[in-house]
Amino acid sequence: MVLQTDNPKADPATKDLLGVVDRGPSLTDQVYEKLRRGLLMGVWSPGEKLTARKLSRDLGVSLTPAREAIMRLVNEGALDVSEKRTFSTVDLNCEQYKEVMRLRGALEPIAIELATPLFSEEEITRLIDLNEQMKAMISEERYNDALQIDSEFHLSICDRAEQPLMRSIIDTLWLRAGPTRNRLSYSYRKRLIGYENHKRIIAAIQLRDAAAAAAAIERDLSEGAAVIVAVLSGDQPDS
Amino acid sequence: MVLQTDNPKADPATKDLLGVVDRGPSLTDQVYEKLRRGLLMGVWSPGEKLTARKLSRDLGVSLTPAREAIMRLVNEGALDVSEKRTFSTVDLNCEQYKEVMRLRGALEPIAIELATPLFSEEEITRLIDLNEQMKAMISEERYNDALQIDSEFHLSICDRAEQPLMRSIIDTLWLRAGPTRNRLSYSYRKRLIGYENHKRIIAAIQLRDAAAAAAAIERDLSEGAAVIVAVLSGDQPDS
DNA sequence: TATTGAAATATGATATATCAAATGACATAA
DNA sequence: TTATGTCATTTGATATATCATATTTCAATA
Repeated sequence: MVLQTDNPKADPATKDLLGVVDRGPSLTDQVYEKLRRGLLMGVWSPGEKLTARKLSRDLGVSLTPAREAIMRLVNEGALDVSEKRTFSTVDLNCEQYKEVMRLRGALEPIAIELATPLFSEEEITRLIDLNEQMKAMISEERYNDALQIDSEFHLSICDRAEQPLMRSIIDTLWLRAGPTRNRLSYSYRKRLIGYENHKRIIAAIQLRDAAAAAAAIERDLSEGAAVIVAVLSGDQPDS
Repeated sequence: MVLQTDNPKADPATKDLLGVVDRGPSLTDQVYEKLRRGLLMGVWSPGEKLTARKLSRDLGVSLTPAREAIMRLVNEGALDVSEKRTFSTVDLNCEQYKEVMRLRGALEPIAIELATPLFSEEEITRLIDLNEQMKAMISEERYNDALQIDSEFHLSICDRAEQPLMRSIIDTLWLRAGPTRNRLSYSYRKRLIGYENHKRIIAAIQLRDAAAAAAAIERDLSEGAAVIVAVLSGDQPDS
């Protein structure tokens, strides 16, 4: 949860000297963060059941923060609630996955267009590093790790656009598709499509060519989506 | 909250005969809905404080559902939480408002493109009706009512696109900007920009020209945003 | 063996209790 | 009058209690 900073008449001198008291994230926030990370990292497979009580026991908190965190994820569409009001991670069908990708395809190009003129050299170097790391993960057949790095690559670009609302929306898109993506990570096997597309993205950023960067990320997204959609629509068995 | 329907081996015959038992929305859902409607209708002015306890007293429920509903809105960015953890409705500054409009500008054209081939004649007639109602409200100087109708016009177009995820994102965009929009409704005074643009949108839909519809809605959005942004950036006093 | 059904258990939804932090009221001192 | 300190009240965060539903277990029965 993002707290707004306020305080009208704070003395800047005192503030500098003593620093600021921070009350730290609430238990709900902490549970939420852990759940979120777990969803992105594939701790739960798509469709797996979750109970607030077990979560609260596992994390050593009471029902309330566990439940609140779960509800928050439900609200973002990262968790499902059944007719009987039980919770589970989402398992996107082909249509739903395509919708997520359509939205990413609408938003990430805008983000990268805004971000392109703002990147520092260090940040560009970091993008290159990330991409090489991803290549390495793929060659080691650590596909889930490769996906993590892919998400870091994309999200750090979105960060640079400095559009907090857009960023939070893109976050929820990743979160929603996370478990499904992870389940299908085998389908990325030996594919370096992402790697080549990322190189194009980086090249465009280096030339400060925002339109080219937007086009490159669109290609990356549509080609990446095509792989997943092929699996989802074909209903192929896992690996 | 959207419940997933499931149930593997239900007998369709019995189900048809007796109908289905529905458990109705939870108290949390009901409070959430009321809050949401209130925000869109300008019950609270931007920046106004809210307490979970007062809300629970007012609505005759316990703290838990009131609090959960508030947290849900906070999560969607429709309510703020201060450093001191008190709740208030959002009051967008110019930059934030522009970000909302940038996102609407990215998403609503996509929605209308998808929707254009799907509209029935009745639905188009309804759009025309809504637009005329809006005109009437403006001429009666009922600007807040006009804004309500404007939102109904846009959201019913988005509905037709049948992209539930996109629709929910667009919803949160409206919700976030709602109080600010309502506060500035005076700035729409005697302006019929929206009315004319809506007519262009409708005409494009009637011709089943998706691209033209998208262009028309983009124009509607950018011109509408310009009015608000002029007020917000000029920091002009109310009315 | 397959089905049923009752009791035990688990679960989500909601209410209530508790506590520390924030706020407000008010009296007193400067 | 204005600033300051004290105390009562309010508030959000969290824990716990309660209740109606679901789910599971398992023995009795067909």
